[in-house]
Amino acid sequence: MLYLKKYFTEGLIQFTILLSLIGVRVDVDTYLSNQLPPLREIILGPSSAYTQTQFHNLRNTLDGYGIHPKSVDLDHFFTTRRLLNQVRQLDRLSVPSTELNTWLVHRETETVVSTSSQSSPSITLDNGASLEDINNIDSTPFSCCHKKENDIDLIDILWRQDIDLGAGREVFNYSNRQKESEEKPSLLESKDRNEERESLRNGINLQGAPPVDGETGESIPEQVCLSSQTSLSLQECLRLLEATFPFGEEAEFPAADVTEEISVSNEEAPSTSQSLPLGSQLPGDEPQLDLEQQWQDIMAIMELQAMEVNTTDPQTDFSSASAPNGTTDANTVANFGLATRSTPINEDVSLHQASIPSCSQDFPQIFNSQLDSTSIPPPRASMPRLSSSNSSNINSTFGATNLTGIFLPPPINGSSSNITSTPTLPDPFATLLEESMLDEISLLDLAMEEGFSQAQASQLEDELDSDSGLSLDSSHSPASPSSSETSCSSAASSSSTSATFSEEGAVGYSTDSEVATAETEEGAVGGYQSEYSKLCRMSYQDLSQFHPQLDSISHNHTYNLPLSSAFSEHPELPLTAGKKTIRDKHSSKLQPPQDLLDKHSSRDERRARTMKIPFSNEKIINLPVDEFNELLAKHHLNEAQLALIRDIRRRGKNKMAAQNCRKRKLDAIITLEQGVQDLRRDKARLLKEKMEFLRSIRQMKHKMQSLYQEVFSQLRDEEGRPYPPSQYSLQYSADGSVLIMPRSVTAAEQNRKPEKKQKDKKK
DNA sequence: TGCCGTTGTCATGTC
DNA sequence: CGGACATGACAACGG
Repeated sequence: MLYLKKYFTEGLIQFTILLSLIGVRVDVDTYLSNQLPPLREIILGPSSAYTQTQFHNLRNTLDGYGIHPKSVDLDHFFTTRRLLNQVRQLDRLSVPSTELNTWLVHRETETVVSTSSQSSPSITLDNGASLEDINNIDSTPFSCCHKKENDIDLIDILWRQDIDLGAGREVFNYSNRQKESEEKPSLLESKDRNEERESLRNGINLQGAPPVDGETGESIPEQVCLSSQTSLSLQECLRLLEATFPFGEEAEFPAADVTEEISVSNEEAPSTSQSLPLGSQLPGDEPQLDLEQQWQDIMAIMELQAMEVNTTDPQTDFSSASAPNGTTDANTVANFGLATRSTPINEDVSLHQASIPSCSQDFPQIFNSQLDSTSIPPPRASMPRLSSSNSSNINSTFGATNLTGIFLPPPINGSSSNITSTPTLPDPFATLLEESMLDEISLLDLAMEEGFSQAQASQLEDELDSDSGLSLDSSHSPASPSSSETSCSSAASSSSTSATFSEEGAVGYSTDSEVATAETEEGAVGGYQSEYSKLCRMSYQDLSQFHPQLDSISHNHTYNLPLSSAFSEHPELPLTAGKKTIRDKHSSKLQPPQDLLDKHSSRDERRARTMKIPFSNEKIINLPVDEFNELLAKHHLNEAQLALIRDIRRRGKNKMAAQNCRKRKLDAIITLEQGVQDLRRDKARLLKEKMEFLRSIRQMKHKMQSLYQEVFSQLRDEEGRPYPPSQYSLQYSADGSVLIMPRSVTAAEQNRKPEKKQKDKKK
């Protein structure tokens, strides 16, 4: 039956899609709103009452049959779950959807080379050739993606994803998919085609399974689903890239941007050679600018990533989704798109150590592996550069500053081609910047080590779950028509078993054996109740019109309790519900065994029926204590019945309380998650601003350096001879004056307190 | 078969 | 003091 149901469902969906493809519009919703329970159940699976989305307040907002019970709260619920998973990844940086797009750029350059080169001159300029080379070198499964078979498979994946609303995740899981194909090869395609596709997949290690980086062993996000539908997305990616790097200078070096983020993200892959094409792409006279640009890019990417956390779309999630099964170690860092790019890119380039030496210094953890595996010189040499750049205090905000230390680190050769042996005065600004830089680095490092892929993978899973929500638990749906009929025709077995339950049920605590017995005898009841209460919930508002007492339920507690008992008391309910009530009352032993799966639904209701409690569990649970006592007084109940009723009330209330408690927890987590996202966004913005400041400072420093050289070269002593730069330096005083001082004095000042020996000329 | 998420339940504390 | 509620903990169950 389950098989048949799934077959029917998928067949219907396929048929609908086919009809829509040939121009015949099929409005499934119309059919679904026609209140044809069997069809509805078949198509939609068990109602949301059977799913685990029973957030009471949501359910109560449903407006009868007109609205599909899953349409609202399921979305909300899965959104909630997605957010919850994001919260669970709070300590990680989210995978930037942008980065996936960037990866797409790489891939598209192969598949849609013309498009790439045309739509993105900025990228092609610097990146086009290298990307080609990189892709040629690329040994990862991605390179296979451009094969024709992969396209077919990719289309097939998308097709099946569209078809099988419930198989979204499995589509991207090779093993699952394989299993699925083995289990029901005849559902969607012929076995031959299945085998063919399988062979294709095996041969190319394609996207069905999360590909693994051959070098690092890291999981590689699948891009398949995206690439097939994103030939258009290339331009969007480029726009995103451009938006990510809004600085004019950076816009000239998109390749550097990409490479930088790659190199960072790939830190954990020691086997990959660290190299960057920066050296050839960037002006050699401004290596520091490269560094800042690159870090700006990183920051910008992070920011954008943070910005897009809230707006993660399924597409984005697909990329992360491929990150399989959460390798939780630092290697997961490389699981997001960037990392996958990094491998090929870094293979033929040599990392920039000349351009971002301080980076290596400041981010020892980040580039640790890189430094170990490459011939990067000791980063110490470049460290002073950063500090000196940071210390470019032209406004003499911090008092007199040694301009030599700032602008002329190597006074020996008298040129600005710095070597870093010159000790520089400890500059407060420099210290601040260094510290902040280190903080940023640590944050980056943390983000890198925490890894993104897991979060996104879980996100994707949730997204796909939302897609598959229609078929949730369909495998054991108790709502099959046949079972319904069977239960309808069954006799009141509960009465026959009432003696068995009269004692234990009164106590309210049932042993497993008792439960098992109950299920054996009454499982059909419970199995059907699930379906039944679902329908009750669907028509809850309507019922309230007939039974005002039900309103108190929504007033008191928003959580939805099974209303089947309430129905059982009111046979005048709508036809469907009435039939269900009758069936419910006349539960049968003849129920199919699969209905026993629902044994946990409303045990108390079964007990109440067994004990012949004359009113519904809803009343028992939700009536105010006064009315509840009145109700008890009205009926003459024995001790067992009273005990059971009290237990039912206690358990019911506690059940609602537990639901509310969990929901509150969830809400709290979501709230915290929002706060974290806001903070992340702020952090990204601040980091970006900081990088802008750093860049600005460096630019000013360069200007000052040039000015310094110009001024120094024009200085002459009394005899008209130029001052040797190795012996003299300019000093910037607090009053804005510039002094030329012997270096010995300057060095002494650095060690002691500055004692302002104004020696020579003032300028 | 073990893991994990969900749900119901109990015990306990608080209001 | 009893009832309602909140919550941690546990077990059962299903995927």
